[in-house]
Amino acid sequence: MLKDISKVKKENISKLMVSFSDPFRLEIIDLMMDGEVCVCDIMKLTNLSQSRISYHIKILKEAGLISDRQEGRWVYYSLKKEALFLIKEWITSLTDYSSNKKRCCE
Amino acid sequence: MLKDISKVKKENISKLMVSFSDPFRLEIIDLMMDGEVCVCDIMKLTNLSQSRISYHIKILKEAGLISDRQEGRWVYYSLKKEALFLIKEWITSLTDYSSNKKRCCE
DNA sequence: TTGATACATCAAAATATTTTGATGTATAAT
DNA sequence: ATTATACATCAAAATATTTTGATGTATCAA
Repeated sequence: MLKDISKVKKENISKLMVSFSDPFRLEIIDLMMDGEVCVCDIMKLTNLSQSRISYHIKILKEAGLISDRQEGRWVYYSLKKEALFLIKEWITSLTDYSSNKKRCCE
Repeated sequence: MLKDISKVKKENISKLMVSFSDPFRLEIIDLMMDGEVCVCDIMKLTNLSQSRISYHIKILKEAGLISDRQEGRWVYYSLKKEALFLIKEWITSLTDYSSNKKRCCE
């Protein structure tokens, strides 16, 4: 149950879910599934402006979904497995919920 | 990979993710984990106003996350297993991504 | 049939998010 | 030193979401 998950975790989940709630962020996440990407890669592969991409990257980073690695002028971003597993765990707790009760609050 | 999932599915995912992106909706979803709830249950268990709850319920319903069943004056809402599994499937595709490549777009 | 309950819906206001274009900082090449 | 590239950050504008309070509809009980 969600109740088992600590408040901290719940807030993490909430931020991670916000990450997924924007179609452009989903696109960026999609690109990261193939490996590390820099902002310039994303610019080439989508047609989002640089500052727009930076903005969305910031949201993803603050949610703890991605990590960054600088190499000269480039910054490479990639998905953080831990974050993905946290979400998976949460979704699993949802799908495993006991659905046999007819009414919750009698 | 996300690319395997059809555009229709992607749009579903996007809407489902929006469902999860609001803390009050997460609370409502949390309540539904224990079984069916009516708006009046949610009113008792949270202190959200009736119209506010109806608004969020509408979002959840339009995303396909919940189903409703009317019984007299009451409408009971509950989580749809299919939707939960769709999300789980998607998250699994994310966690299973091939992360060994160093760079995506050479 | 009158009144109460459960909920949906609406328009306006409040609030939050996203986009844009400009500017700033660091790195690196000439 | 100067210039170009990669990216972050900022403030303003554009948009979108959420909240509120009022009103509407259906069901039921007296």
